[in-house]
Amino acid sequence: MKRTLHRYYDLMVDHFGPTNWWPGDSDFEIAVGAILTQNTAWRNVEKALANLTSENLLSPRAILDCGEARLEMALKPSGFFRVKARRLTSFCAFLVEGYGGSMGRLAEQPLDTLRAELLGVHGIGPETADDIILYACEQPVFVVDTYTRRILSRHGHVRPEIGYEDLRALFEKHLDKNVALYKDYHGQIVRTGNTYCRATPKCESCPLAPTLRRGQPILDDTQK
DNA sequence: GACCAGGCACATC
DNA sequence: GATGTGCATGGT
Repeated sequence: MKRTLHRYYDLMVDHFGPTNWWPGDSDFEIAVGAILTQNTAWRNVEKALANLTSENLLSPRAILDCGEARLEMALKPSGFFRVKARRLTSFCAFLVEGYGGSMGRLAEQPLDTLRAELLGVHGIGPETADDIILYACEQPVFVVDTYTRRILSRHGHVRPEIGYEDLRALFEKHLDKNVALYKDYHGQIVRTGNTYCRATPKCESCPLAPTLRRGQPILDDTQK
């Protein structure tokens, strides 16, 4: 498995080059994006982030002060805007109350504390927490998402129902505990997923196709 | 017009 | 503990 995970990474890097993932002008913006992208295409998140920027709402205090209706309007293009307004507000309240609104102070927490604290915030589950920890706080957790599970299960390495923590443990067991590597590996998976491994796969030109055994079936998501 | 997108909380069994 | 459902916009 260790060899497999390294091979996958090399193939993706050869194909895409370095990803410089995650986009965002500040750690706070990264955290906001992590919440907004829940089950949502990134291009829709970008519209909502642009609204927040133009309305001067990219700070925890501004979000807490702006009023529910105005926040919901700004988030509208990213979908689930009522839920996301609540979740974003919860995160901002947590940040202001616990850390004076400072992402830098949040990032100073030891990894285990940081993760437990984030998971205690309404609307922050394991993937969102790990996005924030890795990309905004720069601490080493491997981020698992739909594409991670889909790629490994389609290639026959894990069952499609494998749990989040089991999949995270698998990567963390076999890769060096390195923030830059974790960041780029997840970025490569997102690129690969977005381009080739969506609900209906496009394996012909996928950089990971060479790892498939000849004749190995790739199931689409309706055939589990 | 159906299907899909980088989840999560909550209800129910 | 496992499984099902609501949340909503915008692109293909």
